[in-house]
Amino acid sequence: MPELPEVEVVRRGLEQWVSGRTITSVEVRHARAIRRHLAGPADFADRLIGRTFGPAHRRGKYLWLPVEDTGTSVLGHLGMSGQLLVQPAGAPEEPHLRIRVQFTDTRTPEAGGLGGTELRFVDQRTFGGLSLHTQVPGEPDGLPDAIAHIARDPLDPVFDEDAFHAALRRRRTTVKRALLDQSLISGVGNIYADEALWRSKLHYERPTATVTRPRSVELLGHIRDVLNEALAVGGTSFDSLYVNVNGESGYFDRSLDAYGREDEPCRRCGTPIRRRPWMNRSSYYCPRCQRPPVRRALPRRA
DNA sequence: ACAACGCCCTGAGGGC
DNA sequence: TGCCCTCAGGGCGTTG
Repeated sequence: MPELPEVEVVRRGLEQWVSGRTITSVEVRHARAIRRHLAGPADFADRLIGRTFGPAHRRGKYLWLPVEDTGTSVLGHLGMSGQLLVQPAGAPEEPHLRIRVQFTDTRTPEAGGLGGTELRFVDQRTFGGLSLHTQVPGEPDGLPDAIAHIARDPLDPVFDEDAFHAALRRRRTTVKRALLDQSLISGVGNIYADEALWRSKLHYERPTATVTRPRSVELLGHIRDVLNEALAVGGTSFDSLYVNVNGESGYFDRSLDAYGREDEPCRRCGTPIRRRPWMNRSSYYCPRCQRPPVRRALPRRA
């Protein structure tokens, strides 16, 4: 569920509440939560204790914190249901608490400090996790090598629009598959893909090879718009699973035009929105505004 | 090399 | 009431 806007909200929370703090203890409660850290839980903790977190960064749905003076970064992914929460150390444990990180600072929030709070990774479905990786040399932000293959996201100032269009045309696939391919464009998931396609009046099964340059420019514009609008209201929450570091939900679900609106009228033309099974999930679209691609007739055999 | 599929996982909700 | 089935779906390893 967390896509780029939701992850960015969490990144900002980490920047405010976790960056600059020095770690005293790391408790891994569920091994699956650090499965991408191949050296295991003890190694993960050993490498962090006594170290200090740098600024929080994000690419697509991944976020990371450089660990100062180590050439490594802690990488995080929320998966379907992951949460990074900053909680008072004495707060009751969440049912799906997976990792707990405590810090040295003792100055309380009332005294203008951050002391007395800890970082918790909570994850019901365990698709997410934390791990520690070597930084890619020459990358200024400490990009973890494990995500060097992840494309820049459309809100990144360095995102290459020309390269995106060229890659889209080169692919032999359909447009929604391409939007969800994080090596082509990152940060877009099922919700915002459906929203951007609805705004672009594009059917999810349109072959990428038929998307013209003006259409891909328009699509990219709608992707940026919908991501920015969601970010401005704190992201989308369908249930209580997605929250910021303070446990609060966003409000963008009230603004969705397609996703989750099966049988409700299209906000452009009134036609009931349809839901179709698609790659073990769902695609929501307006059957009138988003016409399916016309299949070219096969050449008639003699 | 590229495209597509299967699997990982748990809780909510529906049907009977 | 309780059980079983389906659904939610991001990313990666495997298969085609």
